[in-house]
Amino acid sequence: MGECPQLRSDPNAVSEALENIIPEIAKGNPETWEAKLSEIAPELIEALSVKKEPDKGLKPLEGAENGKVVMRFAPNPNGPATLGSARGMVVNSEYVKMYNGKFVLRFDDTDPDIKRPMLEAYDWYLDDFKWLGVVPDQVVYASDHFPMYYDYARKLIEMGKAYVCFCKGEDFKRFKDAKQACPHRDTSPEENLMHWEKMLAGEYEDQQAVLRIKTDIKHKDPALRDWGAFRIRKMSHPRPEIGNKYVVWPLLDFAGAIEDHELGMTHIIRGKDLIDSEKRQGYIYKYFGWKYPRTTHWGRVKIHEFGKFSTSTLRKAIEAGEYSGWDDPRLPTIRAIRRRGIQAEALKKFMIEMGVGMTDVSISMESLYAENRKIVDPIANRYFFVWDPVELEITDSKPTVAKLPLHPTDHARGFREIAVGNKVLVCTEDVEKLEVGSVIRLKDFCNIEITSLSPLQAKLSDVSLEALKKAKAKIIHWVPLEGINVKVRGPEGDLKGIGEQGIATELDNIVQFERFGFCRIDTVSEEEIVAYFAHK
RNA sequence: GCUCCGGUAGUGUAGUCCGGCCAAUCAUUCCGGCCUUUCGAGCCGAAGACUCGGGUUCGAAUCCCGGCCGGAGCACCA
Repeated sequence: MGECPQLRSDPNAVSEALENIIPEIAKGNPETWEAKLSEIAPELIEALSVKKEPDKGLKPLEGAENGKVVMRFAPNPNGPATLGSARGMVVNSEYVKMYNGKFVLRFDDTDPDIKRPMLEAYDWYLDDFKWLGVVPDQVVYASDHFPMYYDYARKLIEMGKAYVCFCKGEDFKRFKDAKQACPHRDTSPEENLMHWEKMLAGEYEDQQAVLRIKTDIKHKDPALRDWGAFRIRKMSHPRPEIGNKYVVWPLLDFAGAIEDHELGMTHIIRGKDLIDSEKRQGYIYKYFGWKYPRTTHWGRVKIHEFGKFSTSTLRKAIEAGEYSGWDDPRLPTIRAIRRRGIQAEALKKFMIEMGVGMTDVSISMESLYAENRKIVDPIANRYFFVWDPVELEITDSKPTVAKLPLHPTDHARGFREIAVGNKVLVCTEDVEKLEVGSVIRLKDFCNIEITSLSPLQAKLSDVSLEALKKAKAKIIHWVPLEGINVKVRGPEGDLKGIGEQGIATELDNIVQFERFGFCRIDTVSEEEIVAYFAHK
């Protein structure tokens, strides 16, 4: 009936007809149904094989016109981008790409105190965007725009829409909660202007005065009543070009409101923690007669493996020496997962798959790993890495060169050649359950039969590989005695072992240590290779 | 306390605006099986969900009301 509106004129008759026909149809089977269908309505046969293909990727942006979309990502660079930031980075930039619009990276860096920007972090954001393959059309620093903010503030004061408030924080809260105007609310614009000039001139102390936007002090939502727009903080800004220039700092809702308008934002997508900003900033937009961008919000993201984290708690832990830095593989920063070899494309898919729902999500890194594995499996060369190594002597073998494929299915990639004497190293856990007489396979090398457990010795076995496989014998990996020290750093901590020499040629590449997992080769030196673990 | 928002398989999503193409999509996870000289990949199969209660309607995941649960805001943080 959805397709044939004319049937709706008499729905009772339709359902009655269905009641009668269904038992009859149920007597048949799929084959007779199909035969019958091709008899009475062959054109519908095709429809049977058409699978419902849901829309992949991001849903269309409401009101978006090709070429006219302007969006931004506006972080405070008080630390590096985290997995949480990645959502904003990916979703916003993808939409801009979708509509051939303009993408702005704006640093909302106007708090020198509680969320003080970190000088290095500005570049880290740029770098992470580069990695994502995103080139912002414009990079903006809110801290460059104090004069503009001051201008608009002055206008609002002149319009009687803003006032300098000298209440102590808790006093103002009391007034506000009681829906009462504080004693400063009705000060004349002239007087406010004077106080404002004094604020700017540094004549008031920290916390002594604040500029408020006049909204509706009786509004039923307390979040909207006369919110603060500027405060005094006699501190320097970490950016040298700003330094000690200013003592009056704009708050987020004010700076953001001005910026979004000045930059011509058409759409804003951000976390729902900022959902009230729209209503607060709406007053400014109304006073100036501006049009507010269309907004979309998403819920909180929690990642199973990392639990709750915030930039400030991470910073403390790093400063306390619990982590090696912001790219420690145990951390949920973009820098860390990059270092582990997670591909930008995998992160993008992961974020896009998550969508922009308002519901809070609790997602597992497994999905990210699954995406990454799909990308990395075909391109990663294979190597052997033996952890917890133990020596195994093959008493009757002669020195030889083993030839192993770099990739299990793509042999065109070539081979690795390993010179082996009559001793190899294997993982202790692989030989623990063996007994004398056990026959196993050294992968891509030879079959052996254990002849002694201590010392661990074996002899070449004449059992064929086929027979061995049939018997489901163990196939283990190994390295020659002449291996390189390898340290794998991962979310679960460090693991040391020996790897084959060829790994040294894979600096910066993602490889698979067989039977272990995918790793990115991070550093190579004479004495040690450091690999970062991505996932199994 | 006041205000706002949300609730589809273990997880994440599609569908909700505009009620019938929904016996509800896709992915991941898990479980079987096949294949493979890796514990990787691939292939086949299976399992698994509309928060609850009312109402409107011929018909509700979809609309309305209420409950329950969860989240956010009420900062001189972003």
